[in-house]
Amino acid sequence: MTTILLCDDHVVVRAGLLALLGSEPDIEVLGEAGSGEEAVALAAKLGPDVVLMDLQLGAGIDGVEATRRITALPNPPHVLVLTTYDTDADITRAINAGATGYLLKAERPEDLFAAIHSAAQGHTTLSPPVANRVMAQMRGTRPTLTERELDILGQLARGLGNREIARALFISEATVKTHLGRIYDKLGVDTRAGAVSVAKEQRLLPS
Amino acid sequence: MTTILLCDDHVVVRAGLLALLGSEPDIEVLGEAGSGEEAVALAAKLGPDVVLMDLQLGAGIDGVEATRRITALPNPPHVLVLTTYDTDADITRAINAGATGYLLKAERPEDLFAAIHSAAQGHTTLSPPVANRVMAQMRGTRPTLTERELDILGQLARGLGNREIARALFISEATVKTHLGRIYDKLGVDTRAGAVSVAKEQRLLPS
DNA sequence: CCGCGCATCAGCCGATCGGATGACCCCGGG
DNA sequence: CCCGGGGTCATCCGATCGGCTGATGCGCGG
Repeated sequence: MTTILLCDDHVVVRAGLLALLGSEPDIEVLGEAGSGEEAVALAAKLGPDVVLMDLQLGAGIDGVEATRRITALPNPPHVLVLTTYDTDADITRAINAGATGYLLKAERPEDLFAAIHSAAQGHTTLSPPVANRVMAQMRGTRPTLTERELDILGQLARGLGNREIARALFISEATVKTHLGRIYDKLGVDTRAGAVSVAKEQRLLPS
Repeated sequence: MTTILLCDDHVVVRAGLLALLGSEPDIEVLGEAGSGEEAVALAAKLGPDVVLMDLQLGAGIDGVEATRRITALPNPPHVLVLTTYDTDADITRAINAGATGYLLKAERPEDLFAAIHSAAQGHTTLSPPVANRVMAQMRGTRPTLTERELDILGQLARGLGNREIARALFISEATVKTHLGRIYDKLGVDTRAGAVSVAKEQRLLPS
């Protein structure tokens, strides 16, 4: 028997997961959360084996932050990310935040069940497209940006200036420029517009 | 009684809709499709009152194209778009393709039921955020870029500077800046990076 | 014929960017 | 224990950008 906590801001998705998981005899859904904050609170209170976590959560903290907080709990559950996108940035951020697995919503139900049971035992499961991207990254095909550089890139794509990026990330403008220089270097460009373009094409950023 | 056809590439979403709609006595789900092509075929075969259509369908034709084909059928059903994003481009494309309504997945179930019944009678229903965007669009700003502006945008995405863009398109630097200003205006940004980002997301540029 | 959208061009100016250089701190591994 | 990577910060400066105002020419439709 594996106990589960659901976290997704969409009612239909939660209902879908409930319906799917309800048909599995050895899976029990302890509760559901519509926001990251709620998920953290319920994870602490209910103590499930696995948390199924969406990354896009609308208002409040996002799935990555929720994952970070949940895995920081005493005796934490395993977090299985279940989302729509296989963007590099999302994948690395989720894994760095402590996620045990990364599944796409398009996955077949049987694979979802299998992944949940694997996750309950701490085993990592990645959807095939995700696994491919991770592999490609291993082979050094594409430039590997650090966590922080991806943060900068994200703000950059919002069209923010250096000062605004600095304020958004609580660092100095000088540091932003340092990171930007390295990003340009890794992406082989020398302007912000070029960086955004390459990042979108390499799927380093959601699009 | 209103008969429905579901179209979404995500199993969990379909299951969720089935579960939700199953609890409604005067709604009957005739079938479900996991791709746009399948949805068109099933719509022709089953003749539902309403098709619930997601816009992002993974492989094959997208929801907009599926909507276009379904509304081109003889005695066509009403298409109610049910998606995650309220971006201008998606909304206008869906409506131009013949969609009767445009709902967000985050909508409350009761609103979904109401929208389905409205759609069955040909009435339009828009989620509040969508309605707001449509209104804003009515009031003047329409993001239609001219050919030339798209040319500029293309060079911009290559990371070129104004002087380089000018030389690439055989015009003066001043003209480039004029176009850029108008592009910023239309896209609602004020930097080149922001313009590239929006353009890629709105699919104004190849990605 | 006149208005209007589109494309073209000019000059000005403050704000911002990009590059270069050097520095400090923390942490984990050899 | 020292090295290196990642993150942080500072200063300087020339190049570029973005906003502004204004102007010309062209084609199309009322």
